[in-house]
Amino acid sequence: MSLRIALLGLLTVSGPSSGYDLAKKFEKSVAHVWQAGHSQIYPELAKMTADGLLAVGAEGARGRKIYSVTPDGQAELRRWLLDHSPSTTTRSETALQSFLVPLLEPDEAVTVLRRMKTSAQAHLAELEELRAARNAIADPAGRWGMFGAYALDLGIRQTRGVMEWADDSIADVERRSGTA
Amino acid sequence: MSLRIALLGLLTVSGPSSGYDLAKKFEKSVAHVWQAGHSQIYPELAKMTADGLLAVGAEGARGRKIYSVTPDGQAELRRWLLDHSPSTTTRSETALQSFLVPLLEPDEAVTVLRRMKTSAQAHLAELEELRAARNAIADPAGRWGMFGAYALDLGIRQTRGVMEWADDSIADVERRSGTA
DNA sequence: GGCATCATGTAAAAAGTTACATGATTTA
DNA sequence: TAAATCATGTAACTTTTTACATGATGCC
Repeated sequence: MSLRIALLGLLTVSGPSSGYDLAKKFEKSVAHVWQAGHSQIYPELAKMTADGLLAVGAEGARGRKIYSVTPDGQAELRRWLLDHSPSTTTRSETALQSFLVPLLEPDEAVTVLRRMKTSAQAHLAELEELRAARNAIADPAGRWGMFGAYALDLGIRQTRGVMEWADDSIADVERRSGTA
Repeated sequence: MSLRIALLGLLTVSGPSSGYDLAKKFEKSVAHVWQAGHSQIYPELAKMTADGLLAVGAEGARGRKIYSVTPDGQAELRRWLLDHSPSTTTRSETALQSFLVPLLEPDEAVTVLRRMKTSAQAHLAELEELRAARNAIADPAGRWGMFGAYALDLGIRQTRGVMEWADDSIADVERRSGTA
């Protein structure tokens, strides 16, 4: 379901686009909340067309297929946003590592936690770059000017949160082991 | 891979257990970082045994199979914790909704954001209850006393972060639409 | 002509979800 | 003895990942 919804949203904001375009845009925007490669996107677009959520316009150069959202598609997207309460469940390798880290010796645990902090820092840099790129283009007062913006903000806050948590956890491990 | 690792960790801390026990413990502890039902756990335990990571002890009452971690299993877990840097990618329906929410009218967006805050609040309550239950049993100075504790702390912080973000986003939507 | 990139797909495998199925034991 | 819960599994389906496959167009 979620992949459909992400595609409907992207297509709504971008206007009629090809699968290739959507795959590119996916990478550069939705990717920090949902991931999908072209091998998942192409078949899904076909299914969505079969289900009446999308329509294929004229085939462009090089056999490009230009998809656009039908009224049924618009309704589907609206319904999901308004009626569907999203599951709060997370599935995160980082969280799993943080769960298991007490199985290691204190010095090893500290190494692992430091690595997590470093990778959070790198992730933060990416998100902030994304935000800078967004701010350079989008007009926040425009029709869909805030599309993606709240999610980016959330991502940045969460990532900063991971960094703070890592610092505090490192300090805790050191205090407990008397290595401080 | 991650399911294996979660099972290895749980089995290390619990000591020899049956699939049924592990499924129960999964629900009550690892579940907030990784989810799996018994229909995924039973076959995975069988595969892990075939791969030499687990050993089956005597079959207990009612045909219970008691699994324990082999040295190979211990090594596998250690290796994953020490050498594997986890992907930072998130896949979250909540984040996807937050991404798409600007497609709605301001008042609708506010409704959706409020619902997210409410569900974060409920989730926070669950996590805090889990922590209370943990604190009542576990000795934080014991061998694996902090098993799961850092992850719980992270989850609680992240969930509080979502609540703050929701408040700020609601305020932002209202300010932009002049509904404040 | 060769290389990059545009553009679309399929196939196979792994992971995850939901539903079905069955039998043993405890407790009320 | 009926209901709850213990205990294990399989089957069907959906979703995701990784790899394979192919042809067109533009640029050097």
